[in-house]
Amino acid sequence: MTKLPFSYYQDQDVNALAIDLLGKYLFTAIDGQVTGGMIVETEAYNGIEDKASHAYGGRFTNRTQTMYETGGLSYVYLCYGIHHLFNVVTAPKGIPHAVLIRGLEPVEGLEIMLVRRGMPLLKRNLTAGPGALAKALGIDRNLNSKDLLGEEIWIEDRGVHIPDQQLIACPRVGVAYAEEDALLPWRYYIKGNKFVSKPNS
DNA sequence: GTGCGGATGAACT
DNA sequence: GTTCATCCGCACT
Repeated sequence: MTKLPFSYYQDQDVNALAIDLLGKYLFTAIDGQVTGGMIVETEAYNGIEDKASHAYGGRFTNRTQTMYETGGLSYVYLCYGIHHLFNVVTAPKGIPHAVLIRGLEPVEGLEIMLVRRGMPLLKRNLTAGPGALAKALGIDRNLNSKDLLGEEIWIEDRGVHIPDQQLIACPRVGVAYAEEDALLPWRYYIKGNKFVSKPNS
């Protein structure tokens, strides 16, 4: 188990990173309880040029300042007043790129994740979808702006490689407000994986 | 200070 | 397919 190094997150091509993060492993350790799994679905948010991004047009606020930090930090925010969404901040400091993690195949701490989700049995929706996986991993705004090389939340390379034939690119979910940028094929997922949030689209 | 609406999910019909 | 929970970020006054 090797944590992805600081340099990994400095890449300025946020789409390349969104693709490369498929097959990597995201974990949290909260109150000594380790939970996590393999990333199977991501979306790229391309800084100030992307109308779907919180940082579009260079918008800099208390919330978005994390996105401008150096790659290798977490960006967690509350969506719809209910769901926490987890992103990986990428690119060097000053460039607000981020990758939203939308789907996770559960691997570690299954029982703990089931309790957090209030579910009796493993079903696909335990960790399919950004709000669902954040809840399963115990991610909330306390984990915003954390170092992904730290001890609370981190990402590992376990040597999994996703072949091109299993990689699907399509438009992002829930960004209709982004006008023409809503059509960009910047959502990526592993074809056929059970823990992709919406298999067809 | 006020008002609008969102990078969703689950429970409905 | 439709509804709605639930709260803060953000723009504007």
